[in-house]
Amino acid sequence: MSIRIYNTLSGKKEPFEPLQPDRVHMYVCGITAYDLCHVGHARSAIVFDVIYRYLIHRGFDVVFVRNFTDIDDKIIKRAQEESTDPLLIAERYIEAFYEDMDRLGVARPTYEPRATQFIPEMIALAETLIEKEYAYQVDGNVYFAVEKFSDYGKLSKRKLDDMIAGARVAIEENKRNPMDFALWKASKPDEPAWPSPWGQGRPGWHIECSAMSSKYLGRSFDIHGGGKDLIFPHHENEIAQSEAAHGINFAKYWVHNGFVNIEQEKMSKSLGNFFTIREVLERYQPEVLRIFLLSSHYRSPVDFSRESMAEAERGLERLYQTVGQVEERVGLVTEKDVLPAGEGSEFKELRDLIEDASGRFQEEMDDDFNTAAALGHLFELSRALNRFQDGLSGKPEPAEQDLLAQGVHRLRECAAVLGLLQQSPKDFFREHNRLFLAAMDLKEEEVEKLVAERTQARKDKNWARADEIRDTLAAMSIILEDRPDGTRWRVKS
RNA sequence: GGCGGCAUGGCCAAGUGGCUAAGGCAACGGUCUGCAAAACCGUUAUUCCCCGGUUCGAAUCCGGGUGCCGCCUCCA
Repeated sequence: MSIRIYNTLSGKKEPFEPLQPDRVHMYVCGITAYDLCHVGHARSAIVFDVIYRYLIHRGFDVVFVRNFTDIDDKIIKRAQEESTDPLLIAERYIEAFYEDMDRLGVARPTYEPRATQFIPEMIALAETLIEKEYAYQVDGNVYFAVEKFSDYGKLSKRKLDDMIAGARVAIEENKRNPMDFALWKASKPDEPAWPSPWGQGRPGWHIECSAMSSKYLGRSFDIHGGGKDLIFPHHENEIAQSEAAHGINFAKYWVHNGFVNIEQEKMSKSLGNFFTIREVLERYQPEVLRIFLLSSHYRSPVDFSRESMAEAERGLERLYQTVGQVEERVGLVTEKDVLPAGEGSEFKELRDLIEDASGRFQEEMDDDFNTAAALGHLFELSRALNRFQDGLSGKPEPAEQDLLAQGVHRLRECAAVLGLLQQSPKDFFREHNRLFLAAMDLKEEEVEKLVAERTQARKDKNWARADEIRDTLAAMSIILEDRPDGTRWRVKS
């Protein structure tokens, strides 16, 4: 069984065959650093983080490049508003991006180049395109002539004529064709500028990705990704520039993630209906956002809401609950990889399930990174582990302990590819409680005090008082669990 | 206007020609419990937006319709 990937270019799932066996070169468009990132950015980052992790998990040697756009109109605008330097604005938001990504557990790519570090390469690329007559210069601007590139529109599947007819943007006089796009822009007096053969100026948006990808990954590489909104014009233009300049196919597989919606509408800066990552992390743990986003297929839209996050959170709690129960019973889990032999149908049932778990997980992930289906198998394994524990009477046999330990080990191993179950259950629930108490403006000591009082009441067999306290706590969304070793409390999601 | 996508139980969500339509959340019943919670067991879609067609057989393919969304302007 091999990996299959949906390729935007062909509109189909295709078997994944990298250009070099065992090695994957992938490029994902990163952010324009002019503001804080929102959940939409988080989705893209997490989706490609999972793809990256999974390819490594499958044994590929992966070179992963994700860029920062650190010079562009929006950054300049922001700098002017704050009377500061555009590069400082970019620096600030790149820092913020790193903070957010680290909290979300998004692994660092192999290389994270910035556009301004590749000005000479971009100028060289523009020069090549002019030489090959794919581009022309007007008053210090360089434009790519889309008509010269016969494949223009092959990614977004549109025809040049249709686009011109439907164009909603004012036509720039300098351009020969309204769809032509800038490779190099002459700079205005107060803007950042670099010297070039066409005078002082700065690069256009699209050319940075062409320049940087070829630098790190070669002129032809395996996977190019980004949000669906980048298909046109950004990725279409990258293809045009790169293939026109180099004369060979640019990226082999084009992978695009769907949007995060708010009430069925795309979350975006311009609509103003966005939540920043840090806003969300004030209320929810990073893994909650991850499991929420990974519960749908990466290409489908996903609706972000309080309810859907709470639902995802309860699912994650369920998994942590299982891990916690097992670890309490059998201690910290071993990493032995041999499943124990044992008697009984229940033992065999669980053993088989554990044995198959990784394979099933892999089958789903191989099928265009179907994280939702893969998660389904993790829940099945979780339930099987709970069921097995329920069936135990008294102290488990060594083989049974070992089986449980192996089960949790396997569960966590798969979950790690999704960046889930990375905490100890204790820490997870502690943080969960902390966040919710903070949101409800409650103090942990108050809760502890009531719980202690109830424990005393229970000792005295004063059930009426005990239940009264439990009701009081329930009204504060605090749920109690009386266990052999004492009462625990947690906040209801 | 052009192009693309989506429609599956109360909600979320896998499934793209054929075993009993995954899984999660919610609800209800049971086991457990002082009572609960957690956990487990069971129940909740003879049916996949509607109408036709292809096929021995379709949620899955084709045609038409309805509804929603996205891109075509910066956007993950």
